[in-house]
Amino acid sequence: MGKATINDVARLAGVSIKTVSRVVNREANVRESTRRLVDEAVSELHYSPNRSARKLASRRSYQIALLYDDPGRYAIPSSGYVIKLQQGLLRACKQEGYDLLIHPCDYQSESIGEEVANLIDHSRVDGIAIAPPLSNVPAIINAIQEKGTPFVQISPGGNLRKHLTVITNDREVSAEMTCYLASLGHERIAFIKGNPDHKAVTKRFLGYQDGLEQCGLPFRTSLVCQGDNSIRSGELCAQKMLMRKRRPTAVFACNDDMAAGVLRVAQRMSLDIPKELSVAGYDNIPLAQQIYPSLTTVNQPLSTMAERAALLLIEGLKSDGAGPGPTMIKGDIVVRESTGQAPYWARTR
Amino acid sequence: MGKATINDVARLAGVSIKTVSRVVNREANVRESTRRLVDEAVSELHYSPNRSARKLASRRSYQIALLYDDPGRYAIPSSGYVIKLQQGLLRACKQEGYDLLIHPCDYQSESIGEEVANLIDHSRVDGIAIAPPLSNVPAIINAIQEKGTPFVQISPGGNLRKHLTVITNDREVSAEMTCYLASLGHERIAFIKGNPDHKAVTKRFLGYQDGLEQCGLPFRTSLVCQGDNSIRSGELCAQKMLMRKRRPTAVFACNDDMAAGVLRVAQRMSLDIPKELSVAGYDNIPLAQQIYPSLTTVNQPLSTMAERAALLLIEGLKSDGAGPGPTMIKGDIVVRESTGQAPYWARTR
DNA sequence: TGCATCGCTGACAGCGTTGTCTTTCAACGG
DNA sequence: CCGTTGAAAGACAACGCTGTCAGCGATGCA
Repeated sequence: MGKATINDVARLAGVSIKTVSRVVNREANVRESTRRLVDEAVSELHYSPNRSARKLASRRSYQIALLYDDPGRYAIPSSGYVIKLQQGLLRACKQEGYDLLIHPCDYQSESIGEEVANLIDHSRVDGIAIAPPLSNVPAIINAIQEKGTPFVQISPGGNLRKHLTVITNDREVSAEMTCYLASLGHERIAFIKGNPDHKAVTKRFLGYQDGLEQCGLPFRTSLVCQGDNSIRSGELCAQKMLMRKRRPTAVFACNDDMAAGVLRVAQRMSLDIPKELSVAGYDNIPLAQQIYPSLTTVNQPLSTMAERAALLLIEGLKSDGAGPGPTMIKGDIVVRESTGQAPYWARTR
Repeated sequence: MGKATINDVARLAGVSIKTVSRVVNREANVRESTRRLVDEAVSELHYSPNRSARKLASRRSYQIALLYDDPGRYAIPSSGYVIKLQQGLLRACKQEGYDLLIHPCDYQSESIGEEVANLIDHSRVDGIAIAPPLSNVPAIINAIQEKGTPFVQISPGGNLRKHLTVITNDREVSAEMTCYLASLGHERIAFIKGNPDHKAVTKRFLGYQDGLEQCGLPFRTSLVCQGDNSIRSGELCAQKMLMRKRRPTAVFACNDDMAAGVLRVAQRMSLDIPKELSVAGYDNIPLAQQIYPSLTTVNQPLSTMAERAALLLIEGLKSDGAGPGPTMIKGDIVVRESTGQAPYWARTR
């Protein structure tokens, strides 16, 4: 039961173990008839190669690691994020016959470089996928490069050097969302910026500005507020902005947690959403449809990105080539209950 | 560079590789002086045994699998659950030098037994930790037992045979929560039952009954509603129960999602929480403190349970003994904003 | 016709450990 | 002083696979 070895298969098929190995690994130069013979023996014996032996012989681990910021450190984890990440990677790993080692770590830790180096030494992973906000941490990138381990960055905000990279069109979609709000008649559209450490998030601000310009609305610094990605900071920004005499009629927060914060404040102020205030977020975390009213937001194709990242990584492992440039996976707007027509009294055109 | 092998260590220490192996594996019958010699060589070379070679030679995989219900299948994943689970297991694995393979799967799938069997054959894990609601699925348990793979059940609801098991005191804590509500003056305390498939959850209903009895309140079937663990079902139950002329003044839902559903309905009905209605949940998922008002609930020590489960499993792997009986990890009540004194008009004593 | 080439296959030596068996050696009782 | 014992250490063969290279017949080209 599952203990069949390559020898058993070879014996049954009447070929050498090397030929079995070739068939199993889909190598070239095997006659079609031989291949079939071996395939039959394989399925008859329910043969599946022993990973450890394969690893030992090939000096590869057939494992990739996923490095992500440990959501457990937060009181309020946006854990849907991690799940999606894992799902995407698992899909790719399953397809390619790799194992996934999950490795949560603290992105603010002093010793993170060392930690990563240990991971590489100890687990001997073939490659590493790095999820934001870790994909921007120099200590990590340096540690990995020093070890010479291949890696892929998921949605790194900054300079995309020549590494394997998977990105989204955050800037474009942010512009789109801004225009969508404008198209509902909103003229005073506020924006809540995110944690500057999370580079991916800074692009969204640029997109917001693009959007205003595209729709012919003026950019006003008074409508921009600096948050830090937390619900709490969303609340603080909302308090500041909604207290004003001429308050915005729409708020675009650059993540869903902060948008949820805005919603809470609005509810406490008894503002009707979306009649008196429209709120949009970004990321489409589970919370976005759990809260009331459900949140208009941008769906991050995170799971797809993660899957693609793993595939790129594994592909690169095989071919050892330079790999393609950044791969783009597109996000899209999800309209829910929290956005609607701007109130008539706030419209000038 | 982490590429030092046992041979290098042996050469440096001036002993045979077998002796190095003995020291590294903490086997008996090694002279203290020799041990020190080897230990020095090990740390000088930064030696860490090659997992694959070890696995191959010892015919063990030093891997355990975590089987859990894939939250990605749901539109609204309670993903904090999975994260906590993983954290606990990772902690244990790290400590014991094991790898963790995560394996989400669909607990309603027809072929789940087969899937598990494949996992075992393919990955050759040493042991399996099964998280609810999977820990009750007979097809899974049978498949694993057939393969003879050791396993541990996390919080299985049903009959605890002689397997390794980690449980909580759900029933006791549910009684406690019920009494807590009673102590606030509530006399009509409703209960929303969960998905009958999730056995762990059925105990909570028993606890609710215990609690009523302990506090001298009558049990009324009219105050019990059958949900299915989803937010939606919480909403449906709430609608049913809050429409009545003599509505309950407190609702105890046996998970947080359903409690969140109750909250939503109450908000739409403009009921003041907690002044007019108290709501309590169970599990302390992240959502519980994200929503407004934040939810009084029961903290499931899930992460601790998972950690303990892994330790039991690995311990059992070594000693190959029968293992201890069910291990109990206790939960506790977390009081937040959603519960308060019963309204005076609803009190008879 | 001769010789290089190509497609396909097998023999065999590792990969870095652990298990088993054997050897060594000091301690001890008779 | 010898034989017995048991602790300590080593030799060596697995474990199940892949990499390398050699072999073989068929084909292409001069």
